[in-house]
Amino acid sequence: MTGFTRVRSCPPPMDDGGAVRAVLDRIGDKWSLLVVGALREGPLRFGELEKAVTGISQRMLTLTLKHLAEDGLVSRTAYAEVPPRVEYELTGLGRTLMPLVIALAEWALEHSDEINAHRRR
Amino acid sequence: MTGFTRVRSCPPPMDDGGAVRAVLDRIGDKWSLLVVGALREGPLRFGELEKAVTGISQRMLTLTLKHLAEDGLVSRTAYAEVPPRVEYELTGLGRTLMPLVIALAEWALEHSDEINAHRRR
DNA sequence: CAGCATCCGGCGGGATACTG
DNA sequence: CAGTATCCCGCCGGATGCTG
Repeated sequence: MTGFTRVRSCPPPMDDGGAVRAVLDRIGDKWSLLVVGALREGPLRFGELEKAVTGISQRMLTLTLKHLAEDGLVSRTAYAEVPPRVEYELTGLGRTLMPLVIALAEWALEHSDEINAHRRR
Repeated sequence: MTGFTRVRSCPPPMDDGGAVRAVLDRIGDKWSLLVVGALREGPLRFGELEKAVTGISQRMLTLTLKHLAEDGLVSRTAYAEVPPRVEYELTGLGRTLMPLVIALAEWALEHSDEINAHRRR
């Protein structure tokens, strides 16, 4: 028998610790990163977000914003006016995520052609 | 009345172009990034991946690998042996994604406490 | 060992209508 | 304008069993 059992790499390759999993379950959904990306230049109102994030439904925008607010990534500010006005803005924590969103967007743009070419076959 | 209508930012905040959307639909699913992360140190066999990516079902591992292979992010190599052996490895394209996966994992580890604290309320 | 086939429950998420 | 409520379909994805 060979003397080694598992030499190739460290047994727990990443472990993920659950932390990565937990975060991916959050921001890895269909809309969260798009909404965060839409808020990169400053606060937006509900209706503006609806237009900024193409294709999102009202329901999903509401839920996504609620989740992001619960996680402390965005803040919600309601102004007592008529008609009512509500603005959403990235928190400090949310802003730390921006470089990753930017990087992901750039990667997507840079390699989407290559991916599509592969998928064609 | 105020003279301005929409000064705040450029009308198409991100546009996403669909490219970002397309990529997120791909690698933004529940398992893809975990599988890619598991392959960061070299090729792994099917069974090794199953253990490396905690919680993934056989079905989902199969499907995820198929998708990643279709997109050209991982390569599949079957050795004509008995018992059969199949190894999965990141392609060049797949490796360009690694820095982002690493960054995401680090962000998750670094801020998971803060997020959980927020969610508690 | 690697992996497809099948069944099926849960929920992600769209459409629509209604409220403050 | 900024949501909430409800209905409902699709498919994600887990469990189990079978093949090369």
